[in-house]
Amino acid sequence: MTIRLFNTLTKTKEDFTPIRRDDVRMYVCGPTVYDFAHIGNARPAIVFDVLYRLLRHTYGADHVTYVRNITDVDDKINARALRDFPNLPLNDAIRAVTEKTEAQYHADVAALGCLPPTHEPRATDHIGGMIAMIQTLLDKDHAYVAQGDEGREALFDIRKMEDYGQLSRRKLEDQLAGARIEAKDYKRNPGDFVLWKESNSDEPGWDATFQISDANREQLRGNSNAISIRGRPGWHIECSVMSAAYLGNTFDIHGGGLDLIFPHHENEIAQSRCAHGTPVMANVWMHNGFLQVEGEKMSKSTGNFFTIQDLLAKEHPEVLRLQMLLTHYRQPIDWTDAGRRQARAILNHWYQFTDGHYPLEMSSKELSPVLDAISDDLNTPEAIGLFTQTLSPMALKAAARFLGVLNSDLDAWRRWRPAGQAVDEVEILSAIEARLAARKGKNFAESDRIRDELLAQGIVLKDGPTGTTWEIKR
RNA sequence: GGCCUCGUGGCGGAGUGGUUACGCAGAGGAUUGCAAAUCCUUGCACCCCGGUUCGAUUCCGGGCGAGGCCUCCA
Repeated sequence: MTIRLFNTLTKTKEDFTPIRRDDVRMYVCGPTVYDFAHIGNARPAIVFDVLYRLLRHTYGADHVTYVRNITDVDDKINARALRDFPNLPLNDAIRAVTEKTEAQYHADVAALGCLPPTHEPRATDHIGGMIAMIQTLLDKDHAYVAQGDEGREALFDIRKMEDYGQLSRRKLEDQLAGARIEAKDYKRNPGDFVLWKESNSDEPGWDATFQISDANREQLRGNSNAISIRGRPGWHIECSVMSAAYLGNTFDIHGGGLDLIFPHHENEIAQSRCAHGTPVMANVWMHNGFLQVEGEKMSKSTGNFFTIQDLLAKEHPEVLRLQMLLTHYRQPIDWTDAGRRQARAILNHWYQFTDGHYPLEMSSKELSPVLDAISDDLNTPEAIGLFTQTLSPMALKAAARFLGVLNSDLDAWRRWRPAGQAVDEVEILSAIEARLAARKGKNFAESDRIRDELLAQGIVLKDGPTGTTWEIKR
């Protein structure tokens, strides 16, 4: 079975061939931990988790390396730290923000059924590597130091790279025509981007000393080729450094959201290829589509902004995961309440259909169409379409679990309720018994009273052929 | 100005060169003290115009319409 993946670099679906079958390597841009993750952040986590599961199935669980970074150095984090912890020293305040946010992110994606990546490096643990890579770029004349508006900056010189713009397919002229980029006269080219930025005394910073060329020294009107800048890394350099640290200079798959194609991934490619002297950084570049809420762009101002926590407080995590997988990862997804109810209805059906059945092995013949669909550029909607049409209960259970849902049993599913809203099961069962006794004695006023009382607590009763069951009203 | 996506029944949402998922809502039935839930059955669609083809909703071209990105952003 061949895995086919849509490669943004070539804009085509390609057969996937790993560089090494015994070590398939994937890097996905992770969160910037300045605020709790919203539902849009969950999409790449879930999409690439499915890919991770597929790769592990295909090449063996021990032959896939998945790296997802944590960006814990960023100006938004600094701003948040100053706002939320004004009385702490800045570095402590930053740590307070990032540790709390990072812990919540891990809890969120774990709840959504995402396997932990092999490595989850933090940017602040790789500052030395970033300084070293910037030095390499300076040495190779792909970068220069300039006096910017708010201090000195090390900048990447995009015109020194022949095929800059390959991923996003944009030409330098187009960007100028768009006039979205404000030309700064200290930059050699308007599109040059920051590698290292000087911090002022009340901003976090790391000491770095760079060796610059004679020409660069003259441009700065300095008298030394060694220049010390206490500063912080630019946004793009961290992914170049961390991917190389764990996956090498060239690896198989690099993923992230559509919006990262430009400038983030374009600039990652520029940095990594120029620093390492390689023709490619990653062979396959994959990008998930955007998420909208009720047809509109999610934004805090319009009130349609949901964190993963907001949704988990009301809905079973498997419903949220299935809702995400019901749309192909490259399509835009409209996150709606109607969609959530649909996902819940489907999952409810699966739980009933598969109740009491053991899952098949994924290698069984009946499941090969499902694996084929998932292998075809992660076509989860098609795979799910097969579930209800063709699969036996055992096969459906296996396939759904492969996608990360249907992990509990019917009983637990029915009784699930959000954390912190646990119910006293003994009390409910005795109430049900009392009601049954009342019904037996044709005392319907009493039996209905008990039912209404439970309903007021959010407990719905169902009289089935095998007795009365209860579940949480949702 | 540049790049890209989409247009399917009342609604949401898959998929396909010929027989068209699934969910909700609707209709009928089973069950039921009533209700809820569940199960069974069922009606309803492929934006417009050309082209390719024996045949297109599906491929190609054009049109119209909707949306996204190009700035921090998953």
